[in-house]
Amino acid sequence: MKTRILYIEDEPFLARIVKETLELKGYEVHHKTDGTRITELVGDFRPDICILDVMLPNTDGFSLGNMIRNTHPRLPIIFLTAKTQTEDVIKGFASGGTDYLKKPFSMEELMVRIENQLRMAGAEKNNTDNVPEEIVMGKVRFYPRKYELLAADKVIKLSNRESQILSIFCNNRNNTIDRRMLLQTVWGDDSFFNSRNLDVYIRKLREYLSAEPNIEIITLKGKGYHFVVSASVI
Amino acid sequence: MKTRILYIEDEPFLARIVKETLELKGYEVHHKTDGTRITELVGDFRPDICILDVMLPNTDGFSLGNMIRNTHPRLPIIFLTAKTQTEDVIKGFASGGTDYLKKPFSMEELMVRIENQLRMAGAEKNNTDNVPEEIVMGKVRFYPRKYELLAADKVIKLSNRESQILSIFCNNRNNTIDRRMLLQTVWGDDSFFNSRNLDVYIRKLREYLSAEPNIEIITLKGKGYHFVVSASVI
DNA sequence: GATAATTAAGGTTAAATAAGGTTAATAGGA
DNA sequence: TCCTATTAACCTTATTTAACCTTAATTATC
Repeated sequence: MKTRILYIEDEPFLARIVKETLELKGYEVHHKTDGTRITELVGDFRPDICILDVMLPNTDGFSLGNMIRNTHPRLPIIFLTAKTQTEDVIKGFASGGTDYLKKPFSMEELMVRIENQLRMAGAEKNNTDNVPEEIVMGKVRFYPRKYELLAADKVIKLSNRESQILSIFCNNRNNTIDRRMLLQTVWGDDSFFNSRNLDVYIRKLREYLSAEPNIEIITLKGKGYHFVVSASVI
Repeated sequence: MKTRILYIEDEPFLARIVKETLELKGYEVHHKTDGTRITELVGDFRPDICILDVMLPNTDGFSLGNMIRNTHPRLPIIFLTAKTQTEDVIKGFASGGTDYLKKPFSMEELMVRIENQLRMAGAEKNNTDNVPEEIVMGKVRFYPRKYELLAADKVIKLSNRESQILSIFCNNRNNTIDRRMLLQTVWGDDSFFNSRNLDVYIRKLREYLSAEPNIEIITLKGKGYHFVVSASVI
């Protein structure tokens, strides 16, 4: 099966060259000029690697990177950008990037960097995809592919949203999860920023997870959440 | 355990800066000016990542990369070089490199690239791993990862801000903590410099810590604070 | 130089605000 | 119809602000 590349770039001329070159190399390329509904896009197309331009008309590539990283912890992301300042590079890696290439770049350099990223990610890629079968956290087990949670010896069928949010939490265990990022990732736009919808799901997840005292969803008011999983249960 | 870095660089001035900066960040750095017996070196030191200068007096970094790659298929290797031609980059990746940084580079960029490589290789422990599980100060115990304080045999749930400030104090035990630095670190800007907000939190922390008489937050008027933890309780 | 006045820095307390939590009701899709 | 997702109304709490108090450091006066 062909290796799949998701490529977000708004400059049509550059985009065409890159796309054609990549296809010539035997890749399957999905090109978009903007990053609307990126989470669904990634979920549907299931790329092996993402190449994101940073300067985009509506959003910027960095927040796209963040959204992808939230749901796909090990998917390689290469940022392409004219921004050459150190702080931009730092931002790139902080936004989930696994490589950062400064424009203008040569096509050959892009190629070897893509191959390198695929090689690095590839060793354990023989799994169906990068969503794990089972995540064990003490007495609680989460089966993200089956939308099931095993807690207190009971199987709980999770809804789509519940499962999606729990996945993001699991992918960011013992790290700060930014509330805005979470809303962006799950709902994809700004309109939910003052709704209580997310809180309702947090409450449900807390209830499900209450079976395991070593797991806790801690609120960082004004920031987001911290999914604390004690070392003893990992 | 510390993350180990093998660093081959012949320019003494640059080498010193890089080594010191890396050590300050908590890495264990093994620096050599040439790559003789590189395979044994790697075998003995067992680095988590290698940083190789390309232009070396006897061998060149690329062949070192190849040698390392032969015996260690997944060890991250970053090449540092003034060579900026595309063909050199290609050669770098072909020689087993997993990243390629062009000189001159900023120390910050090197840092984030190292962290990125470690993360991708799976060696890196996530953010919270440099946060200790437990800090014992006499009768008081602080669990920064869980946002909990055990004082007078009671568990006190700390808020985000409380925990953040107490962490900073613990990291600077028996040292002067500059008030402006503290405000900057916690709130990130200048706008709180004349607010009483910080003082409110100091008061709360003093109250929590009052259970242990050998701990004290001392005010240095016009300077900041001194978090005094008597030797007897450490 | 000793003492009092002044002032700047920080402490205390309570109230205000903003951010989330909770619960139940409603909408909306297979 | 059943189940999930969303909204609405109301509740709780962390964080910030405001007002006033205390103390250390500085300056003025004797």
